[in-house]
Amino acid sequence: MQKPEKKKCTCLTCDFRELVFANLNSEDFDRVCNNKVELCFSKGEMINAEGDTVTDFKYLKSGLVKLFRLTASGEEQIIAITRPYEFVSNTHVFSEGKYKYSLSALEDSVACTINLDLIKELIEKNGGFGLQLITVLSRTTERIISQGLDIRNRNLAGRVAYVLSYFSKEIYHSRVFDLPVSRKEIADFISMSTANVIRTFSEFKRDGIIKSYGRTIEIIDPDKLEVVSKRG
Amino acid sequence: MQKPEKKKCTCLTCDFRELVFANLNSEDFDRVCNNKVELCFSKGEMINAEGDTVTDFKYLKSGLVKLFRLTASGEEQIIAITRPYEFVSNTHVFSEGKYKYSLSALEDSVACTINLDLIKELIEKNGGFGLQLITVLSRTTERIISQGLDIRNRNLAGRVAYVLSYFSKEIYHSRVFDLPVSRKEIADFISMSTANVIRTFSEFKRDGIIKSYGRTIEIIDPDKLEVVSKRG
DNA sequence: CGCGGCTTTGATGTTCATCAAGTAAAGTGG
DNA sequence: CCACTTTACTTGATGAACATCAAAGCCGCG
Repeated sequence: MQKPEKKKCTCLTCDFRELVFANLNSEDFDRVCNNKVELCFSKGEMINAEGDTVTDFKYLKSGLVKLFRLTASGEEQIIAITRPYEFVSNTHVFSEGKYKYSLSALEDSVACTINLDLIKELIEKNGGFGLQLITVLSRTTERIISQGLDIRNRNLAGRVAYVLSYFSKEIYHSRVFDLPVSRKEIADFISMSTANVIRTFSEFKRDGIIKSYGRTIEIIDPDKLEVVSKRG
Repeated sequence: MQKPEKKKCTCLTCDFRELVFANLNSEDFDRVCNNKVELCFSKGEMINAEGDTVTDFKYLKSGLVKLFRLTASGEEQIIAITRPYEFVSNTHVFSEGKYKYSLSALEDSVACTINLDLIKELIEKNGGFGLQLITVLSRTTERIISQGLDIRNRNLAGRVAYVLSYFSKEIYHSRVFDLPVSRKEIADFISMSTANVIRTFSEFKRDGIIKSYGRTIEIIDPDKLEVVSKRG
């Protein structure tokens, strides 16, 4: 599940330069670059764990990650599954000293870490950078909140349809894709039992909404999927 | 439900000065003060509606509010119920041009509005202010996210117990309090049916966990409430 | 090749929504 | 202030949705 070795990756151009660091002058950007540590995580590897002390500001450069916490009964509750650009650090690195959630790689991923104190110093020094960061952070947290509401709102079939539609449209931009998660992880995401998630997959197959071979999913009838997702 | 008249209230000292505006020098604080409009909302009144254009940064000075959105079927889905200090503006005023959620007063409330462009200008000019704002905003959004997860995690009885415990401990700091919301609103908050919320109240009464006369609640057995809240 | 984890399906019981009917409470107009 | 209307609350009965348990097949990995 979790391989401890982390190797440094090469870092040529930072895709986040425009998204997050556009407002930094070249001197400050150099400081960020020099401070930054780029880490590769292989599929299944932990990026950070619930309870760890927050020392870095993290963002995902490539790959796919899941944000989750452990429930009282020891089950994983998945909070978000996100690609780069959208996900920037955890939701609360500025207000809490310890991570409240764990983060692990669903696909091979590259994350950059920058010392949080440096980021704070740069915000204080450069308000434009701070404003941009507020905007980016707020976009991500807003997505997490509204997705949580969307899930709460739906019944079993609606939740499964919603998740499939999310992977298809937001993550893979394709009607055919390989699920990056197990059936159990989908269940942990939508707060339903694994058996019922699988049952719903079977129903969707029977109804000609999807085809699936293992983790490979093809959405045959996106319109019907959308209808089911809108509470059906 | 909704009275259109809004009257200006007197504004002597701003309680938010330390929480949000501590980093502003007196000149900038004066600009905020001059720009700020203080509005009184009576119980039930809308503060802003889903879809309205975001022009102001808002924070609650006193009272109690609910943040909610309308579902596809026209029902209210309540996202958060918060007192002042914790709630600062909506969650996404920096990343979206229009409100995604509505905000209305559960008790008579006073909200301050400041032109959002001024806030942005001050962030750009004063990074310390920006950093403080990030911290405060992130604290609120984090609470909304984790509360959503807490709710998703629980069954009917657990959700009702959780909400009662929330009102008792976080909002009113007392074992006896008047519910600021109807049974239906609790149902809209925890995504359960009104009838079942009421039934659960009755069960809690029968089991000697609470007493209730209308909206007045007394928590008799906080420990048992806690046990039920922890799923079951 | 055998073990363990993931997947699948069926059967069963619990939990929950929905409908219906009635009571209490609260606002509304004369 | 009272009759009227509406809205909130309450409870029971019923069926639908969902969890849980169990058994079996599949697949990857050592």
